[in-house]
Amino acid sequence: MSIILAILGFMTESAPPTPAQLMDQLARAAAAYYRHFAVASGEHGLTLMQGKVLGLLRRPMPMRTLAELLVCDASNVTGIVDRLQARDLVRRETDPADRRIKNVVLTTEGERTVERIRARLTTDLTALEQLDDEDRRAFQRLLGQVFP
Amino acid sequence: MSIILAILGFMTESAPPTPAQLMDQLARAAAAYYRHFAVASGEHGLTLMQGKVLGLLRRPMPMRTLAELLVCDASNVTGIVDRLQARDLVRRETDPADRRIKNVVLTTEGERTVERIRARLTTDLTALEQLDDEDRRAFQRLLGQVFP
DNA sequence: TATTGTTATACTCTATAACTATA
DNA sequence: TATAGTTATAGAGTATAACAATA
Repeated sequence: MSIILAILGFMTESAPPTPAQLMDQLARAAAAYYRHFAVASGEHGLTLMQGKVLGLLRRPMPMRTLAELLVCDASNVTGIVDRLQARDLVRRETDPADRRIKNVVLTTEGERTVERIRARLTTDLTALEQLDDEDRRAFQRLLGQVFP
Repeated sequence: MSIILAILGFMTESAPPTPAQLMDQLARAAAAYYRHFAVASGEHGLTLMQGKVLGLLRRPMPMRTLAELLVCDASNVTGIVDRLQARDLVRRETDPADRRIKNVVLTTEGERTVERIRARLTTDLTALEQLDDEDRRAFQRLLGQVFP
């Protein structure tokens, strides 16, 4: 490689970020993600947690499973689901196979709400849709590598 | 390009993720980041919020600034800083130039604690350190693009 | 008057422990 | 006995409104 090209390469290539710098950027990104999510949920009078639960209910699941996915004690889920149910966004259905289990199901209104929250998030993170195929693959790989 | 190579390329190259799939992965990554952060803070008897405040105090700053960075009402910061101060992790210093302002400062013990939290996070996200220069650059660029 | 920080209040999220209904 | 869910409780985060001190 010629000296000229080496110098050009040196000038255009920025120094790679340190792991500490990436950690900082991850912190900002995570905060930004939840800020968007909280705003989108708030537009429907929902808290971040309530929005999270709606988002998890792509299919009905037991209270216990919700607690595991939210990484919180099962007793908390009772209150969160209570408040969602009071607004007719979800309902509890006793499992016929094991009457101890209550499956939480999105109502039609709940489905509509989660749809709107997702749409709003998509609008906010427009940059995600503007990535080309190569960038999407790279982003997927890197996220999967750091958060396996 | 020969048909053989085209087929090989088709077989090895996975389909790029959709924006919706990336959104899902971002949600998981953000949740995982805060899970790690909450665990690291919890090891010092701190909540996620208290850990966040310590992490922000690289330099002293007014309560008001903290509220802006945390994206919460200023009244909340009073309680959070109260609890950190009760444990001698921070102290309030009235600004001599404007006596309305109280600057929050890390104590030596606070510095030690935030150091340990960061160290633990680094241990947890080892994958971050194992990325090569190219991947670090790409990750930085992509994060910056999606969360400007 | 405007701004910084605090207090009071009400609601939500959180973990722990004790309880019930079911298996 | 073991598991799923609830209740009771106490502590922490949250927004709103009203307030004191300072500019």
